[in-house]
Amino acid sequence: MTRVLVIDDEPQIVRALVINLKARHYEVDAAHDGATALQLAAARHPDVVVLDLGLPDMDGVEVIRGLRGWTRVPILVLSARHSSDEKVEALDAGADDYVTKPFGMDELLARLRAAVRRAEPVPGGEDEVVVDTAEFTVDLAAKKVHRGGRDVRLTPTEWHLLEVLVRNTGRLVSQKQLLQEVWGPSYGTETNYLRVYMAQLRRKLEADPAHPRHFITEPGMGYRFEK
Amino acid sequence: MTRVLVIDDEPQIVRALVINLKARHYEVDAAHDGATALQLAAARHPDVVVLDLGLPDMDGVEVIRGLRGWTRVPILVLSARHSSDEKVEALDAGADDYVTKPFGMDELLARLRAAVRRAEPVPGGEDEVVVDTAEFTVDLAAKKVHRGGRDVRLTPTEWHLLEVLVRNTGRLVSQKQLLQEVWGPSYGTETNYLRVYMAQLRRKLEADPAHPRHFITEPGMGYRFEK
DNA sequence: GTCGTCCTTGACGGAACCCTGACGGCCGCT
DNA sequence: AGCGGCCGTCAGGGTTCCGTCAAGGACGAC
Repeated sequence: MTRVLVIDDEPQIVRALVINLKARHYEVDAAHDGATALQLAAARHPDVVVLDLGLPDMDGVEVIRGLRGWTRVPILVLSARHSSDEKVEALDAGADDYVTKPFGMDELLARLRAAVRRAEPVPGGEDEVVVDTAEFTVDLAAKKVHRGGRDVRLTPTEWHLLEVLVRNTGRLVSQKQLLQEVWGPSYGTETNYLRVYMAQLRRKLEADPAHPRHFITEPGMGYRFEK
Repeated sequence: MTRVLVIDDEPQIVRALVINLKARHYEVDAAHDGATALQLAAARHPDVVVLDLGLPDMDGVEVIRGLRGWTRVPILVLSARHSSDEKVEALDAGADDYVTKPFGMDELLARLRAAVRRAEPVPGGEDEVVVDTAEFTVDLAAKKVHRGGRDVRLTPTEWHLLEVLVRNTGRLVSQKQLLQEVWGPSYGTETNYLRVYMAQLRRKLEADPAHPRHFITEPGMGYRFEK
C-alpha cells in the first residue's frame, strides 16, 4: 500500500486530504509542523509527501531541504502563494510539483498518482527472478542458465518450456497447458513435442538425465519442476 | 547537454521557449504537430518533453500515450484549459506535470529543471559508467570506446546499439527491444539491421569477429553482451 | 557541385533449430 | 504371457535464422 505523509497546519485541509486519500486506499500520516514532519518522514518512510509551505515553526523550503538531505521521495508542495519566485525556490530546492490553493481534489490526486508512478522502479523489477537448484541456476530476467561454472545454451523453445515450468515451481503443469503456453493456443495434443524437448532440457540440466530429479514426469497428466 | 523536445503549434510560444531554453544551454528540438513529435522523439531521444495539448493533427493525450509506449522520458504538459478533467486525464496518461497558459517562464523552467532532476539516475548510484573487458573499454558517460591504446570510432547507430547492450550486461536483450530502443518504437521486425550493425560492432571491437566472445548471439531470441 | 560518411536494402551460403517418424522400454490390464 | 498405452531416445530433413558482402541513396561538409 502506498504511504502518504501530509504536512499542513490547517486542520480542515488535513482532514479533507486524509479522508480522500484513505477512501482511495492510501495509508496516511499527518504532521502539523515541520519538525514533526521530518521526524515522521524518517520513522515511516512515506512513498510520497504532500507539503504545505506555510508552517508555524519553520520555512517550508527548509523542510524540503531537510528531506532531500537523505531521500528522493516525491514531494508535492501546496501553497496559497501564487508568486513565481516562491514556486521556483521550492522546485529548485527539490520539490517535485507545486499546486496553488485553492486546489481541486481530483487534480491533486492525479498529480499525486503521477509522482508516485514515476518514482516506482522500472516494471519487471526485483521480483524473484533467480531460481537455484543443487545443480543449476535459472535467471529468468537475464534469460540465463548457469551450471557447473558455465552458461548453458538453450534454444528458444527449450527456454520457453523451462520458463513455464520454473514459474510454476513445485506445481504440476498439464501437458495441454505446456503445449498451449509454448507452442500456441491451437496446440494441445502434440505430446511428442513435449517428450522431445523435455529430454533436451534433462540432457542439458540434469546430472543424470535418465533419472531426473528436477523435471518430474507425472504419467498421463503432465510435468513438474522441483528445486 | 540536456536535450528538450518542444511540441506546440503556436509559433510565438515555440519561439519564446526555444530562445529561453537555448540561452540556458539546453539543446532544443521543436515540432508543431503530434506525428512529427513522435518521430522526432524516437530519432533524438530527448531528456524531457514540453507538450502543448492543443495540436492540429491529434489529441495531445494520444501523444503522451505514444511516448509512454516505449519511454519514461519526463513529459511536461502545457494547456490553455484549466479544466480539472483534462489535467487528470493527461496526468493519468503518463504526463509528469501540467502547466496552464499563460505561464511564467521562470516557473516553467523551474518545473522543467525539477522534471529533469528527478529523472537523473541516483548520483553515485550502482550503475557503472565505465565497463571493462579484456579487449576494450566502454565509457558510457564520455561516449567513448577505447581499445588497444586508441579510441575506436563508432557511428551514432553503432554507439546506440552498444549502449543498450552494455547497459544490460549479461542479460539477454531481445531483437525487438534492441530495434525499438535504437531505431524507434515503430520498428520491431527489421532484424537485418541488427545483423548488419552487430557485425560492425564485432569487426571494430572483437579480437576475432568470426568467433565473438562479448557480443553473443542467442538464435531466435536476441543478443547478449558479456564482459 | 563533389566528396565522404552513414544508413538502408537485397541476396546468398551456412548454421542452428524445429518438426517428424520410428523404435524400444516400462507398466498396467486382460 | 500377450497387448496396448505412455514415455524416452535418436537421427534425418525441411525451414528458419544468422553472418557477410556489396550496392544504392540520403545527408552534411567543404
